[in-house]
Amino acid sequence: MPIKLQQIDPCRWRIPREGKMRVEGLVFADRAMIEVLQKEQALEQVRNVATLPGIVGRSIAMPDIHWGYGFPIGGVAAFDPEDGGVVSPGGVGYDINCGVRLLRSELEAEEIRPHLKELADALFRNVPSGVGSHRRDLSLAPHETRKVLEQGAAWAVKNGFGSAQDLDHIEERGTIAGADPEVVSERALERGRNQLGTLGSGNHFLEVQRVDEVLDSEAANALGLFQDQVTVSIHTGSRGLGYQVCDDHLKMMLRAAAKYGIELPDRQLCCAPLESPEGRQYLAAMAGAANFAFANRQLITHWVRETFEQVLRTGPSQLRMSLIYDVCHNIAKWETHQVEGRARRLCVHRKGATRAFPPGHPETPELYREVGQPVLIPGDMGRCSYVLVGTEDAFNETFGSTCHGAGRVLSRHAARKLARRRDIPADLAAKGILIRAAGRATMAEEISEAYKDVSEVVEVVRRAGIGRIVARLVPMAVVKG
DNA sequence: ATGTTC
Repeated sequence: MPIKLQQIDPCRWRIPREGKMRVEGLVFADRAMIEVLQKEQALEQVRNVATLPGIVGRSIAMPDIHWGYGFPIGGVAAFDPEDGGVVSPGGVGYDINCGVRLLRSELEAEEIRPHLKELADALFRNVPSGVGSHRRDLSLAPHETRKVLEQGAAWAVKNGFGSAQDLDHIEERGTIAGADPEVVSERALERGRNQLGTLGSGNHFLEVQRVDEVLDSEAANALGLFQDQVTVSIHTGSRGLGYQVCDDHLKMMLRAAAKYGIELPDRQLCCAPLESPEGRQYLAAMAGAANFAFANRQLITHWVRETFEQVLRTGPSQLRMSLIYDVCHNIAKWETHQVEGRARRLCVHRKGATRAFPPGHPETPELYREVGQPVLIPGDMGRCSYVLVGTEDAFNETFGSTCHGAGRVLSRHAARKLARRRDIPADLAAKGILIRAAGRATMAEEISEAYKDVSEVVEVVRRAGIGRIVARLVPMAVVKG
């Protein structure tokens, strides 16, 4: 049966409250996207999330929404601890603190074009990618892994990877408070031991990009972006460690949901009250995994800078590869939001959704205070990515959130089938894009046709006012799993 | 996403 939807405006749709829903659903999408969504399970998942205890406001879906584990990918849901609100591993996802960071440079695209092949090879060599990728030059002792979980990106900086200024430009300054390594299993710690500084697989990537178009010069200036500039994007998460934390806690949450008498429309929504031991324990373990991911992106940044210096035979002062921003898109976090005129401390779940705080917010870095928090939206490897900034409307309507990417339209299997007879590197080369990938299968799963056009996704976000578009980036060289 | 089913 199709989901009942009421159109609010060209880019907003309401899923009215019915049955066991505690709040209504709100979907950001244009008509064409809605027609596709009507045939899928993702909107049913938006409705399921709306039944969970303590949900506040609305169960929200971004224009890149698609089916996920329990909660949809592209979903935002906030819970109030004072109203029995819950935390759910499915509302964060298996890749805890999957996120994106963007580095700027003082280089123009034409300056690196002659070195691009060498640069791609060196990046591919210096940043391990692929399923199970690990580093031989960095295997942490157990007590050191625990420090990473507690300190996140700050651990990396303390150990010589990057600078203190980097930390100013990371969501939560690269350290989620309340991480407790003691509630992370030995197995999770073991899986993470030699995976720090690796890319992983799937949609994770490392890209050398060119600023293709500046769409808002005021905001671009504030972010230090200019036409034809070389930028680098890093998209990865917490690797096997985060996966294991999620898996461990899903099992615990299934028992907890029964113990606290929480009725689940789908077992994959298993959860526990925020103020229960199980809920606190998950949040402490999740924060540890999130910090591991921040450290991971910080270490990769170090090797990216080093690689650029080696290949271009120059130094850091010439390249000025500073960090524009690093933002999470799979996380549950304590944040203060206005609800019905009252400031409330809520646990905001963003699963495939990006924090997008407005100008003037205390969490928005000093340098961007006037324009808002940078929001990094990766597209697929054959098209483009976008830089946005957060808006006041997003803060008021979506708990300060916006979309996170293009969103899949083909399953991995369907994408592989479509790519079967294709020469993917040659297709990308025809567009001027160089690719280095650990395996052909992942490359096939990641072809452009597997994704929605990210330009259409950010256009919905712009029209709805939950993001301001700053610049479009196009890939020059891509490193994939 | 994931030592892609301990």
